[in-house]
Amino acid sequence: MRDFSRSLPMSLLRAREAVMRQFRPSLREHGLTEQQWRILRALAAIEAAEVTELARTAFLLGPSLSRILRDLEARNLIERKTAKADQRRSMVSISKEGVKLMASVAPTSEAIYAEITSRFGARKLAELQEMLGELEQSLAGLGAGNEASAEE
Amino acid sequence: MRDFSRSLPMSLLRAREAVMRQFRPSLREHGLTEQQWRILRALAAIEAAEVTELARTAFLLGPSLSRILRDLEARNLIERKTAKADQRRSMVSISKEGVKLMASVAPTSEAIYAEITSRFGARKLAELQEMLGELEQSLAGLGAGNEASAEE
DNA sequence: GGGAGATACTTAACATGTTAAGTGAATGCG
DNA sequence: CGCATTCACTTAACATGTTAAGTATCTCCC
Repeated sequence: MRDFSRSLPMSLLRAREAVMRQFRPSLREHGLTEQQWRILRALAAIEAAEVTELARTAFLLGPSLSRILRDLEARNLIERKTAKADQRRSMVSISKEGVKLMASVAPTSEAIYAEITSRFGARKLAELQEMLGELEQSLAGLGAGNEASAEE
Repeated sequence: MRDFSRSLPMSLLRAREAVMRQFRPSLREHGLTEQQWRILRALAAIEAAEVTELARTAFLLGPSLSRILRDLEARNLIERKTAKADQRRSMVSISKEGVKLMASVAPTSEAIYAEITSRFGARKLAELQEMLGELEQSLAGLGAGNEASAEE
């Protein structure tokens, strides 16, 4: 079996960790986790979103998102109100405080991203992201849902 | 600010998830998590390893590894004995049962890896891994340890 | 219009990620 | 030697990942 430290999953894991290691300290100073930051960024780009939509955008599973939204709401960084037309759905939006917090984190975050881009090279970065997208595409619909095949 | 869904961390996260989604069901059938599998694979390649060394190889943090080793030991998939020369260190090795379990998982795992390679293309896969390695290298020693700079 | 099934979300339970603190053993140096 | 420091690992505490189950609401079709 292939040396597992050279496997694709490990390569991806190490690369992502190398990147996130740059951001975590700054986020931490502002009392935010990586996932909370993802949610705020996702919300900042839109007026409001349903929870399911937000989960897709921020790439979080429902249960994780539920917990995080509960906490962010308690910290008054987001707001929530149930949709009129469908009582099951709730519309989530970023609060003024949330916007303010984002504004205080964004400069450092941008600077870090710029540094990474500079070190790795903008062109290579674009290439890498292109390949990552293709990888994702090439695996789409493989083991995704319960494709009609086996038990159940 | 850049559309965060197109940011490098998100690209890496989505790509890795697309890959891991393929493996998890099979591992799950054998009662293994991704991390437990990493540890077994790392141990299978060597005689024995210290915990710290294993953490580096399997790319796990100490606390996670401590817990997982405790559980794997309880399931008799690994063995542990303290080093004679240094009572602080413990040598970890895979057990016979562990080897047997690996043998039962490996074929499916190999098949999945082959399918991924085939779908994405072996050459592109090699290129991708090359780029991921370069990314990691270009960020090495940036925000890594407490580089002599700030507080403390 | 009413009940079975689908939907949107939440809770629960367990495993890991992450940082800080704790514990016992080794080391170095005065 | 003695003891402060370092080292290897473990525990603790809290946040998220992951799957299964639960709850309320809505839809659709008879």
